[in-house]
Amino acid sequence: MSNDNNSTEVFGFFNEIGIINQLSTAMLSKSLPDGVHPSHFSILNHLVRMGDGKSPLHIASAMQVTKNTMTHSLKVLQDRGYITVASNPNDGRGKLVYLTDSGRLFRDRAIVQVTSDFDHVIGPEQLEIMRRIVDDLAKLRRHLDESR
Amino acid sequence: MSNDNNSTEVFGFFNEIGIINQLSTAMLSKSLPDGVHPSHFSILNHLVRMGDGKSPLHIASAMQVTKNTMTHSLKVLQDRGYITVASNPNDGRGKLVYLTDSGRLFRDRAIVQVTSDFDHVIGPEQLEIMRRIVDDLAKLRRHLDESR
DNA sequence: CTATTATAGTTCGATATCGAATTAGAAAGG
DNA sequence: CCTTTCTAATTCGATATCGAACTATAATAG
Repeated sequence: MSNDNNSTEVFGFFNEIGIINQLSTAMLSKSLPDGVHPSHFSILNHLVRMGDGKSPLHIASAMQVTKNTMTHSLKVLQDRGYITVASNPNDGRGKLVYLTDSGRLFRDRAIVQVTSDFDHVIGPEQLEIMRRIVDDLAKLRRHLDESR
Repeated sequence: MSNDNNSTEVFGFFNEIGIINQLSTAMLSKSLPDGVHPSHFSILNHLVRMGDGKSPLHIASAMQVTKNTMTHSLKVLQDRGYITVASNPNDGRGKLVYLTDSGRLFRDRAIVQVTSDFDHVIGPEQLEIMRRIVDDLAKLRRHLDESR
């Protein structure tokens, strides 16, 4: 059948994606302080960059995880004192997530540490590749996201 | 500092990678029969494509997971009757993994199912993108792998 | 208004994954 | 040989994640 070639290519492509994800996540995990999980760092980073006061569901959607996973992650971040979770005054069902000073501080320090570690691995040639293909990746990501 | 720009780019890049991985894994998971996990399917696929009779450690390295994870995954596949694990006659410490007929059959059927599902999402435009960037991805993957 | 439907979050049980410690066998050095 | 070091695999405890079921509130329809 004619799909054979395509499926091999598609599998191969997603395989590369998976391995790169694995390697980058492992790197990130090693350079994050205090055993903070990459996904938790990602949440803090999202709140700094996009602004806090977002709902758990909104964050879950941005991180591409389920809302029950987000409940768990937010509990961990709350226990560490990096965020606070308040009820949404305009919607009795909802909550709103805010960064604490400690959370911002942790994120800023982590960025420095991680950036320094990544600099030893990501050279000009790798940066070149990233710049060359990031737009294509984003386009692909949007398509996959929309046709879910 | 001048690294600020770079780190933002690097984070953004790995973020796209992570989301695409998440979406593709979720798709794969949904289209796999009998609740088989994508990582387990990936092992079967590897054994078919690269030939079986490989050691758990070899497979773990190819899949980019730890050997303890591989021990667990192989146990699951063994319980399902998709593989057999035998002692390596040339090395008392080692094991060798072989596909069963049932394992091959499952893999072949899964490929058909998954390919059919993916065809509804991956169009010519997406295939175009994949073909365009897969070599760059592979180059990047090799670099990350080597500088671990 | 009341009943139905939809949405936000949580809880529960299961599982994939990891890091660290352990066991067993191989390899190398004195 | 024997000791030390290395390697393959397993075990153990912890955690991130998921799907399904559940609770509570909001929105909508009749």
